[in-house]
Amino acid sequence: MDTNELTNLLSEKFQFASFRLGQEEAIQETLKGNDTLVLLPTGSGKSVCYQMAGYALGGLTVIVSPLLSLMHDQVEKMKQQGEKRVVALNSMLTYQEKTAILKRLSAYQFIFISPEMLLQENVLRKFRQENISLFVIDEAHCISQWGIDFRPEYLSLGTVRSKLGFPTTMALTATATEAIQQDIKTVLGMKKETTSEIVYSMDRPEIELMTEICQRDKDERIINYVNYLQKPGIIYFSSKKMAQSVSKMLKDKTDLAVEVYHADVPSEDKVKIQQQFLDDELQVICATSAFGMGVDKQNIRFVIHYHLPANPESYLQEIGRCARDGKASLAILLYEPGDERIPLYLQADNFPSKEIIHQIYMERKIPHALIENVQAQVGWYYFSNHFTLEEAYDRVDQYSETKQQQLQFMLDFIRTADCKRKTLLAYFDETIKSNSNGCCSSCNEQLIAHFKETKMVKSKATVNENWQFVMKKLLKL
DNA sequence: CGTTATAGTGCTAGCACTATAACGGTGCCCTAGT
Repeated sequence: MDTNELTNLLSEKFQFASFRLGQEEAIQETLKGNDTLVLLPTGSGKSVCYQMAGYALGGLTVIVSPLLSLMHDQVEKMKQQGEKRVVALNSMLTYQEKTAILKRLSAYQFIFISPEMLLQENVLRKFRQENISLFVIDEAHCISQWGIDFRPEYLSLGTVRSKLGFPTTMALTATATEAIQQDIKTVLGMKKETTSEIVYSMDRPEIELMTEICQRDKDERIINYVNYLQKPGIIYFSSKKMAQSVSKMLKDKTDLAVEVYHADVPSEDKVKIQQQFLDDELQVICATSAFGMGVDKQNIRFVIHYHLPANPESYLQEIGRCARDGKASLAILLYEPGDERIPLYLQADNFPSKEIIHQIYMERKIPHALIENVQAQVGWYYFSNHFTLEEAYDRVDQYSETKQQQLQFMLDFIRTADCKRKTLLAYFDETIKSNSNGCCSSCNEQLIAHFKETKMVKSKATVNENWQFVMKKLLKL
């Protein structure tokens, strides 16, 4: 299909006049029958890539998606665009609905599915009977990020692909280092000769980066920031408890509409809160990493990290949720010495010790006492995939070393006087020129001055007093 | 690992101190099949 035909199809299906960076290239590679690994920055229209490729190819497109809510949103969006032959196949359906869909897979052009569902034997059998034109892995970094210790089914997608007869595959993500790209290709069994990589800069120049070292004054700073900055915004936490308590504090001490979002929030509330946020009824969300994947909101103006993210990938994903409309937005990372404890702990928590691995290899099964243990599952994965004991040990060492380096990178990133953007992108093997204005808190010490809320925000007297003091300090007045 | 919450100790019988325990993230899927 030539550029004209594709562009016509784009305007017919999406009412867009032209492609954005990288999209057409990704589609063309797919049409040639190549597998593609598509790396485009957050918010750059990755779903257009696979949907357009699906339309251009015709036949059945299967999209592996990590979250029920994400599938739901994509299906709704496609239905709004007039697509009738689209469905999400997951546990939200009744048994009857599920079997009805499985009986008539070919009635659909786009099927969204979780890796867990796709791996079920009766489900996979049905798909094997179909001719799959395009196999899509959305948010493909999940393979690397979640695969081993959280959602192991992600690691079996390569097996699935081979059982499906190696359909043309498109894997998309916004954040992947060279190593993670390799990991994705290896897990999916994408061969060098037939795989194209569409890699564009992961930079989001409209997001200005700021880091701050705090001394027991985060709450005060947060209050001042949320009052001062243009909204809406997201505040990320590494603990549910802190998300909860800061949310409460903000409700008490500001006049803003604030809600909390984490894994323990009942799912009806999650849906409601996310919708309210999308509809601009909430100004601030206090969230853990549970919030955000697939949240495609144009006007998010800031992302504050109350705690430090465990790795640059998560950081880039999370800050990438702002500024989708292309307008200047601010990412603030607050750090207090000692904050690295939480990621350190969490990292240690779900990876097996050598003792556990040894025990599994000796007993050739998961010891009964460890049957519920995540760490033991990881050990079992090594054993059942025929890793030698030494290889399993190596993996564990490698894993913990990587985690260590990622955390160390974040600490260096916070402290460096060098350009933050340059530093962050260097981690993703990118070289950029720093931009002295509106780039980061190293390049411009008065960064925050651009972001003042233009409307007067009513705030309580105590807040104002503190705020003037902190602002003077920040702006070195 | 280090902070915070709770329980326990001891003379100041209600408060100050110390010892111990708990906490710290992400989500699919599961009833019924040829």
